[in-house]
Amino acid sequence: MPKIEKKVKAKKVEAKKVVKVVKEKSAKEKESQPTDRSKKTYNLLRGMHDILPKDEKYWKPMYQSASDLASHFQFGRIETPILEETGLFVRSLGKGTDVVDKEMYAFEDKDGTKVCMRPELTAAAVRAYIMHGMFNMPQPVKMWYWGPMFRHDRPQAGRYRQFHQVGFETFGHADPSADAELILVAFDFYKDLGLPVEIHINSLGTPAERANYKVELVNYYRSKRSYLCEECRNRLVKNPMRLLDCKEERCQSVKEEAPQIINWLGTESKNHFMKVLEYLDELAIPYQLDSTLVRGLNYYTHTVFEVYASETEVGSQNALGGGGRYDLLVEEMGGRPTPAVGMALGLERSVLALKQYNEKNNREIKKVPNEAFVAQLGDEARRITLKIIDELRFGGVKIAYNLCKTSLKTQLELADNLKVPFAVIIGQKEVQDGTAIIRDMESGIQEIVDQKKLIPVLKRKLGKFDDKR
RNA sequence: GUGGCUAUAGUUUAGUGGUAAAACUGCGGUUUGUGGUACCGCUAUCGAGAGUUCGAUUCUCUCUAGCCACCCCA
Repeated sequence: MPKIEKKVKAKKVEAKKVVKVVKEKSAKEKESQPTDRSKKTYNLLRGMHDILPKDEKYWKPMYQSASDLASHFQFGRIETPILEETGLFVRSLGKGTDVVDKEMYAFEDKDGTKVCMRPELTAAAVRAYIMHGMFNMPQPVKMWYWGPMFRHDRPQAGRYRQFHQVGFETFGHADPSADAELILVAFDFYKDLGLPVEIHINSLGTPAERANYKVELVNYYRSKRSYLCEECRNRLVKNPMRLLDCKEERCQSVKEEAPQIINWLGTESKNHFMKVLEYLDELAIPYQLDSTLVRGLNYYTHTVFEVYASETEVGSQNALGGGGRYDLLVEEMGGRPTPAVGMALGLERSVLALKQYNEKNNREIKKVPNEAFVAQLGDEARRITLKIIDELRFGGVKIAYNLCKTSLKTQLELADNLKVPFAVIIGQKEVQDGTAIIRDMESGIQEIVDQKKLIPVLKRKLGKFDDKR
């Protein structure tokens, strides 16, 4: 018995060797034959993602809602280039912010110009406002945008290197009503999508007020230095406002008693903030005062806010969007002093939150149902079918079809899967007679109609009126 | 940018030191003009590269990517 085993083993080994030799050969052949590169598949760059047709049901309503809101609240669409001069963002967002220091897709183009793929759009909107002399237009000037932004951050769920934002900016409107208007637009956007959200809001006052507060904050934290976590000791020097964001348990008690910026605002700033809140009360928008809300871009003054999904958590990336007032930025960028407010919403995160919310609540986004399936048999029929499909579009009947399939059986199966109420069948015979069969998918009753009468008959069966009447 | 976890068909998941199994999906078929079934077939260089080994998808290392936390933000 052992002999046999040995033999078998030996044979196996031999066989393996042969295989190996063959493999090696083919490997060498591969190297010498570059034709093999046709087999190479490509992957996405890190942090990049495709938005696939299956998610169209999320993206389309978002765009719909955004553009409806824009036209109702009188925002005009602006589209700016993805590539801008690097300096534009460095100057507007501010050195020392993570976005500028670490996350920009910045490089030199062929003639040595320092360019950068936009990490956000407010700066570009400000640039456009100044460049095109929009301060000579009737104020306020209200603009909205929709498109990809780029930040070279470490990817995570809900955090991509190319992501999409929809945003709204109002220039030349200093009144708190402008702040409230933008928060309302953000709120309505999610209302349209059916996602409950709440607003976190705070005021940063003027730079002077903030500076005073910072001094106070640092003084306070210095006195408690020994209780702080390591991270916070760093923040104390680098970015004191972030101290209030610490999640470390040992810092919580220190945080609770920390001075709040609201108390350091002047009466004017305070009034502005109070009025914004009054608007929100009036609009019945749920909000939370959040004295720790700071936001990472340097240009903000007065009102800042963020939007959170109320009942879902998108990992730690749960801020769906945010914005605030930036009264000094236009002047800083070389324009006339112009008050302004802006807001941007993250679309990938919104989709993520919406998916989670719908799953949790057994909700589904329904597509517009198809009203008929057009099935064809044979070349002749297929040719006519494409024409009929086109006519049905003008007739306003939502149809499904598959010219790829030849058997009627398969096509009816598809129609069945789509739960279409009617099938229109066109075969060789119907082509000759100039007719078509309408099949009621539920009862199986079929009716032969003239091709010319197809649209009105179908519409009547669907309970629609014919436009031509 | 820092730390941790993970990586098998289009998707979700089995599994083993001797080149892999299932479900769903997709495509094709069960005689060519009629559907919800049923049955059959096809579809994986087991993330990439290197090492250990007679032999690795399985062990080790590196890389890459995804996820989680931090950081930051959308």
